[in-house]
Amino acid sequence: MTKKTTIYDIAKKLNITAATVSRALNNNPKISKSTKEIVLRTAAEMNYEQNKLAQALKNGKSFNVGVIISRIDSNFFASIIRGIEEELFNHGYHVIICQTNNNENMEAENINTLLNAQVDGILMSISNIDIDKNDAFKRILNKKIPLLFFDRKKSIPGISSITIDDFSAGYKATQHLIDEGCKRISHLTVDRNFEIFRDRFLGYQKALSDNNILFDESLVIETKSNIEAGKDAAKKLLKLKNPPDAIFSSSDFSALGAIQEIKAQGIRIPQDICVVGFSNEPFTKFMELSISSIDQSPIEMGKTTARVFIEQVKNKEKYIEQKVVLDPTLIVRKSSSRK
Amino acid sequence: MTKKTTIYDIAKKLNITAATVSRALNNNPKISKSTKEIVLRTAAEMNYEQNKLAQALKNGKSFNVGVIISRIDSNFFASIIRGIEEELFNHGYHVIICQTNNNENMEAENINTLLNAQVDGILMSISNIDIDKNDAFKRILNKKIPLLFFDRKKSIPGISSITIDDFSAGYKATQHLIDEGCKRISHLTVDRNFEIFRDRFLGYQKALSDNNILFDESLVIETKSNIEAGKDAAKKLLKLKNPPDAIFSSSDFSALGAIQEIKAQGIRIPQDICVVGFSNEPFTKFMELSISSIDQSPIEMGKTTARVFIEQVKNKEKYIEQKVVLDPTLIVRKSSSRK
DNA sequence: TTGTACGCGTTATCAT
DNA sequence: ATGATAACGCGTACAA
Repeated sequence: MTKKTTIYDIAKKLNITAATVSRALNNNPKISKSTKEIVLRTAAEMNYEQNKLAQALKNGKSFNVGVIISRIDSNFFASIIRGIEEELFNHGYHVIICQTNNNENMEAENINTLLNAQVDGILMSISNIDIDKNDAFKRILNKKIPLLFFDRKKSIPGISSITIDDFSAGYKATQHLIDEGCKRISHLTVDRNFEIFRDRFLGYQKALSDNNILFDESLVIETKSNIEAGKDAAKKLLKLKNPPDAIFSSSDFSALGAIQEIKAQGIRIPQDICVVGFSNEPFTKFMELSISSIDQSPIEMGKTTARVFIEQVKNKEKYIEQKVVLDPTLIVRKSSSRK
Repeated sequence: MTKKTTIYDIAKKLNITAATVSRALNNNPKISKSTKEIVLRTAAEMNYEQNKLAQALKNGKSFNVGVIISRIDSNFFASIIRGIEEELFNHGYHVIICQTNNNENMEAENINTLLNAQVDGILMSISNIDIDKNDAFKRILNKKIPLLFFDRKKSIPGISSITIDDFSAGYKATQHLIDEGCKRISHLTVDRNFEIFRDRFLGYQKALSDNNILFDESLVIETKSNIEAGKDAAKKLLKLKNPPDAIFSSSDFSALGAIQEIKAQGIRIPQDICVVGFSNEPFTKFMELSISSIDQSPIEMGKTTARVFIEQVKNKEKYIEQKVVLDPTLIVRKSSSRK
């Protein structure tokens, strides 16, 4: 193994000092054109390679950014990360990913290890509704490095977030179902302690009241975001004396489960029951009975998150909180088209 | 902002030297129990936080691992990364992800920036069939840090890889179609310069010949791995004088496109044409006409890749090349079940 | 068991 | 324009 060459080696070879070499390598103006040239040339000859670690230690800037999500193997989160990585790559940053599996302790641990690794910022979709009471969280604030929430945010003064308008999304989905003639609209929600799920629920409620439809608590079911939970929810709904004629689900996966159960019971979609999901996972489009859903433009969400981060590192002094709210798009497919 | 506390600060407070503090913090045996205790206690009191960057510079070990893939927003790659991250987390490593979009230059650039960032290893699915001729690639070898291929590998002596048995997968899929009574079996392949696609093709060929079915070049179509390409391929196939009665695709996405085109032309699946895809993407299971596919157990593949990496860093001297070959599983669904 | 002194590779602040 | 030196925060061989 050839020992790695440092700026010292190349300085020795040229009978100059390491400082000069460093200047040549960093486009420092205080250097003559000639020496700069020869330094760059011999650097190339000696296969010199920057040690970003040493730079990071010296400059207090690692050019690493931590991204924390619950899990990466869902199209929604994977797409966000795609957007983040693509955008940050252009600015020389690397993306470190961490998964919490929705576990609060994992989330705290991930924050701590990221901070110890001296990341320049943390972008996260929260797994803990009380994150602001968490010590690890406070460490981020203390360090004064940018912290950004995307998707699962918590509204905290001074902390920027990038989300879609979940209230509007819930409203749009519900209004659409009403427009299709549905009158008893169920809502499959997830933990409403998270703002995104509460907002979708509130949008749903508002659309109902705007259309003079009485809100019926028994039509709201809290589920996990998976197929089995969707089936269970549908079973409950179909047992009601007065079952729903539509389901708006905060998750594509529970929407799919509900659809499977409904069809298994011989009930027709969309004629008897219309269904709208959430997130526009690829399968919703591919199915023969394609599923209507809310598109959250995750790649754009990721890119935007990255851009806000870049802005914040550039204006470290005059940091301004940004609450970016992207527009959700209702995508109407067969599961809710009665025309 | 409270200035970050270093081992120096805590040494000063205790009237000892930084070296002793370091020893206390690193379970160094050369220290008394009593001083160790008090150091740890005051470290906690002063909110001391390890600077992994400084450690990394000193020890030549960053505890960061680079993972390079074409893109993260496919369930297959996302699941692999999930497996890698989960496994590596337990060993204190962070995962840096890089996407190439199948661009060779991006791949080389990613390698270079990862090396400059002093990662302890690189795990990658290659985007360049001539990667071994690449300078960036040679840099990895020179640095003597572990390099592992997963999925899209290239067989290079001394380099470990974790893949499924693609030949066997191609064979299994084809044999299954033959068992269902198909006689003219088409194959949608991707760039056969990549070993995985060539192996799947070879397995397909072998199954044909083992069953005394004549190989027909006109039934093999090279496509991209997306829906449109699948549609185009199906159009070509259906125009043949003697169209196929089965399609084995190296990609679930082109399989889906083919299915859409076939159905659009009023041809029945599986009665007229059976279809088998590859990768077991979630949508293949969810569709009403569920799609048979080959499962590559991506999470397991990721975990295995991580484990092999850990082994290699632990036995840096007696490094032994490992070629792990996981077993593919044929998952038979409606698109190829005629019973 | 503890302290001293130096090095990891780089950059920034002084001089010259 | 260039050189000398210190510093980033930590770990360790050597000496005490």
